[in-house]
Formats: sequence, C-alpha cells, structure tokens
Amino acid sequence: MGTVRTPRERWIEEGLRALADGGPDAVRVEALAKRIGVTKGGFYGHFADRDALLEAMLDAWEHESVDEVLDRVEREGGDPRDKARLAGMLTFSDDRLLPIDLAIRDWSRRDEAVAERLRRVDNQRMALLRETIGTFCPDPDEVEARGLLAFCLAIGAHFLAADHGDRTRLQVLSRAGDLVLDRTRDAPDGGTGG
Amino acid sequence: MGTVRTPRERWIEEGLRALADGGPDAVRVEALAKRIGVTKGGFYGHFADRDALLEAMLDAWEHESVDEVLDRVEREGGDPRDKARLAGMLTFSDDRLLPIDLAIRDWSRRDEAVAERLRRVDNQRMALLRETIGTFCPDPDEVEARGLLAFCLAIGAHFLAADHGDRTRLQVLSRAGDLVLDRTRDAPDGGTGG
DNA sequence: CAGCTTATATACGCAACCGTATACAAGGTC
DNA sequence: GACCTTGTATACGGTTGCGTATATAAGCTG
Repeated sequence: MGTVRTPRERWIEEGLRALADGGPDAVRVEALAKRIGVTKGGFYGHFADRDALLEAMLDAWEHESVDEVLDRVEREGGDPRDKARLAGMLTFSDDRLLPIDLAIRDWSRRDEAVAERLRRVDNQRMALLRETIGTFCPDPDEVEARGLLAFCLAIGAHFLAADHGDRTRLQVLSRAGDLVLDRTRDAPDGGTGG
Repeated sequence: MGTVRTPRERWIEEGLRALADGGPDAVRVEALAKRIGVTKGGFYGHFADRDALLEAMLDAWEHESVDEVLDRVEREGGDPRDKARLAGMLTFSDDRLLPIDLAIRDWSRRDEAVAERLRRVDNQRMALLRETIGTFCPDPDEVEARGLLAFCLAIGAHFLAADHGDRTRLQVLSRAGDLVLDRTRDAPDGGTGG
C-alpha cells in the first residue's frame, strides 16, 4: 500500500477547526485543502462528499468528548466531586474542544441529527453532575436543578457579553459556582469556571 | 412620492427571520427576495449591499430588544422584581425575538462588531437583574453572581440538550430559578423559565 | 526496473449568490 | 393625459464552491 500523504484524520481535524471558527457553513472542502496545503483532489478518496466529512467530524467529536473523557475520569478521578471537576476541565477548559462544543450547540438548533448527538453527549455529562451533586444534596429534584444550573453556567457564560464592573468574569463565575455547588463561601477553591 | 411596494422594513424582517433560522450565512439577498415574492431588483434601492442589510437588521434588533422592552418595563413594571420578570418574558418568551437573540449570540463569537452590540444589550439586561436581586440580597458580589446565574440559565438552557428523566425541562428550570432567586421553596410561583 | 496502488493536481460543468445595468410598469402630480 | 418618480423584472459578469474526470507523480512490491 502506498503511503498516506494526507490522512483522513487530517481533513477531520481541519474541518473541526473550521467549524469552531466559522460554524458549519465554514467547512468548505476547497478551503480546508488550502489550509492543509493541497488541493481538493485527494479529499474525495476519503469521503463520499462534504456531508460525509461532517458526519465523520461529529463522530470524532463525540468520541473525543465522551469516550476519551470518561475513560480518563474513570481512571484518574477519585470521588464524584473530583471526577466531575476533571471532566469539566477536560472539555470546558480545553482551547480546542470548547469552541467546537459551542459551535455544535448552535448547529444543533438547526439540524436534528446534530441535536441527537449533542443530547447523547450532554446526557453523559449531566449524569456525572448528578453523581457529584448527589453526594451533598439529598433532594433529587434539587440535584437536577443544581445540575442544570451548573451546566448552564458553564455553557451560557460563553454566550453572554455582559460586563461586571470592577469584577472579572472569572471572579463572578467562581462565586456563582460556589452558590450552585452549595459551598457556603468558606471553601473558595475555584468553581465551575474555566 | 410613489407608493412603497416592498418597504425597507420588509427586507429587514425577512432577514431577521432567515438569521434566526440559519444564522448570518443564511441571510442571502436572492433567497429573501424569493420568500417575499419579488426579485432582488428593488433590494439595492433600499440597501447599498448585503452588509448594509445586516447592519440594519442589527439596528432593528437592538432597538426592539432594548428600547422597546425598557419602555414597556418602565411604564408597566412596578417593583424591580416585576420589572425584571416582564423584561425576561418580553424577550425570552417571545417566539420571534428569542431565536434571533440566540443566533446573534453565536454570531457575536465571530464578529467583533456584533459582539459590541450584544454587549450593550446584555449590559442593560444585567442592570435590570442587579436591581431585582439587590432588593433581597445585600452582598454586591453575590448579587452579581446571582445575576450571572439567572442570565446564564435563561440563555444556556436553550443550548443544552440533556434530558431530565421524568421531569420536564420547564420543571427543572423553574426549580433552578427558585434557587437563584433565593426563594427557599415556599413560593413556587414560577421561575426564570420561559 | 516494471508494474501496481494511491494521493494529488488540473480542468471541467454546474449551481448559488453578489452587485450592476437597463428596461418596464405602476403610482402619483400637474 | 403627459410626466416624473420609483419599485421591480430581467439579463449580465464575476466569484465561489461542489463534485467528477483524467492525468501525473510518488511510493511500494516483486
């Protein structure tokens, strides 16, 4: 077999990058080729068409942000609190994964198949949050509410443009995280923020 | 003066609709014309180019979701709590404004000018939230944190795809709103949800 | 080196879309 | 009814992007 000069993964990687930068409409075959430094000639050897690339991108993203994260969390994380914190850091503090995540969230509002994938991913994350919060909150309804709150905080903050006077967004975020996770202001060891 | 057959506002309205449905890339002159039922012939009498339409759309949105809302709130709303609730309903329960709002949030991540506009709008909303929360929360830091939390909840929920078992999203949202607004579970009269 | 495989370059047809130019038609004005 | 204004239709050129066809060049295999 001949040597792979531009492997399939390269197209996916560059596609995700374009997605993060400009949304799904910015994932254009010829533009990706230019970025890679080739022409689109080889693209259609790896993918049937542009849609096939988008599917492969979503596969890669789903795998990377669920399977890989959960694997590491299971191996390294100790108690639920640490596990959730590690999982959060692995996705929401990742300079690469976060913008992709946000782009996919917007995309999912317009594409049912994308929404379905996001639902799978979010459900896994939510399960982790429930586990964490359940350790110190006995009421299941409140666990769910706090989980949603924490998740919305982690995501929503990136879609808000409001200023906070003298305070940093990170400071406010940290304080908000404390409120959600019920640490009553004597354990200022960082919040959900990233 | 001749009668206006397709007024400038019609193009803006249809543009905002396209923006809500498919993002800024979906705002295409010829597509709007088709939806309106004309050709693009008259478009360039109203706007210099496509960018001018986008600007006008943002102007209209900003006006509609700040000036008009604040006007009504000042006239109708009584105490800060009611004002914030009314303002929230006027924007986040509006079937027309909400999708536009969400689309613009995503758009603002890639366009600095859009981000600037969103910042103006969000700052106004945040000011209203501060006013509300300040009535029952003495600590300014906590006011800011709760304001951010409430805002993130109202926005972020639309970008989350997680399920909640037996519960409805609206139920969880309501409970979460109670937590943020400090009503300790004896006043279940609805939350931020919409 | 011959022969096979395969990624890539190049060229093509096609469609969507932007912006412009020009002609037409409908409304109002005198 | 003649005239002017103005929104609209139509046609055009240019650009961008998709997907296909074909040729080339690089690498492996014998």
